[in-house]
Amino acid sequence: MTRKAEQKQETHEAILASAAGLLRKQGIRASSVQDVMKGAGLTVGGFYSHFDSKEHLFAATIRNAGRIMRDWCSAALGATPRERAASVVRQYLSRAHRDHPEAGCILPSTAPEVAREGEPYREALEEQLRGFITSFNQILGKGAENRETSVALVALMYGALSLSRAVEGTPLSNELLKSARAAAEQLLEE
Amino acid sequence: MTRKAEQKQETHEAILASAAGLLRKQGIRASSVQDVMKGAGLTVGGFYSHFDSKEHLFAATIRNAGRIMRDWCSAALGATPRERAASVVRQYLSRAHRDHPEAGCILPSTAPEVAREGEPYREALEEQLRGFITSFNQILGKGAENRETSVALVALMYGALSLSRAVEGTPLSNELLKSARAAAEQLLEE
DNA sequence: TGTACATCAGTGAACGCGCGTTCACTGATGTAC
DNA sequence: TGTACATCAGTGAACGCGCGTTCACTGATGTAC
Repeated sequence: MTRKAEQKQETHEAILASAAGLLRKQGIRASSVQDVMKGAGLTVGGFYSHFDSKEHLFAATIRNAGRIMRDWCSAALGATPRERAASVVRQYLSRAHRDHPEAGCILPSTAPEVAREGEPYREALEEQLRGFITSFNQILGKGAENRETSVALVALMYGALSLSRAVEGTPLSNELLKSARAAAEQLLEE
Repeated sequence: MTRKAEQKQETHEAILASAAGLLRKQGIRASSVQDVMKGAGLTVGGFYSHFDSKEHLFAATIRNAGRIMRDWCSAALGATPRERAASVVRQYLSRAHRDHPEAGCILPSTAPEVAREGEPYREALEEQLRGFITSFNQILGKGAENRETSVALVALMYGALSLSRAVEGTPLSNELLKSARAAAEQLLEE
């Protein structure tokens, strides 16, 4: 690969990285192509030699986004499966995750828009959600009962974090995280 | 009140009703003033003699939106508190609710945008979320333990429904509802 | 009751703005001889 | 190795479009005498 081509690929990845941060912070619609390019240290015009459209960019960004949750799951510490699962839950439902969306799960920023806009992103998002559930479930071990618990816990984590962000700054925000952590532990008990 | 003033108030309520439906289906940003007015059988120009701005309209719409969830809670049927709570959960996590956002809870469409845009709507949404939690908690009866369960169940319901809508059309969509219903019953057991 | 004027809810066209996208251009990098 | 040309990643200005908002206007409703 020539140096020119290498630099282009670096730029390509810088655009994806910028889009990944903006997506998590603001969602798709509120993230303009201009902002994405500015975040990569570039101007708008060059965008279309990297991606066919904004839609293609964010579909690719969603497809790349699962790594964070998979890493959280595979790096979970604890003596038993239940403890490792509980530690993932605690990390997901932490104030740090609530306060730094740009470094966290894409679901909170992306799921609502995909629920409306539908087709262009649905498949990509479903794959990420599936992957997250599977990663989490691998900690608990196979079995229909465990699978059900994993699905519900992902929904609970996502729900509590999203609501917690919506009412950030009020006492309810911390209460949501705390109550969801307690409920998760209850679900993991038996 | 003169007939003219009566008609104006009817129009005012028609605008709010149109906004309420659009808000639940599309959220704030994607609901244009033009669409809201069209939904009320009017043209754009008249809007500003009813509301100061789009922001004022949707703040008012959110403040009106809690009634649906309060009605669901107070109309819940069942022999015991747990059964009544379980019936609210089943209704919230039903396919009917998933498939008809315009007649359901505002949280799924509104919470994500409020998490980002912040101030203008946060207070109004927090009030609705608080009200929903309180209504649900009144079914279970007072007590710190119950309160914690109520908060977690609201987060779980919201989370599962939102994700279910995001992957609508895939098997995962129904699985989310079903697994969350099972987990909710487990949380209500003891 | 009838008439002449005032009010004002709603219309429709216009505005400035930010958006996604296009395109002629530039200058550094790469290639051919 | 040196020179002349080709390529192409990135620039910056422009486009058409939908948005929130404004405003002169209209005609039905309300008021005064």
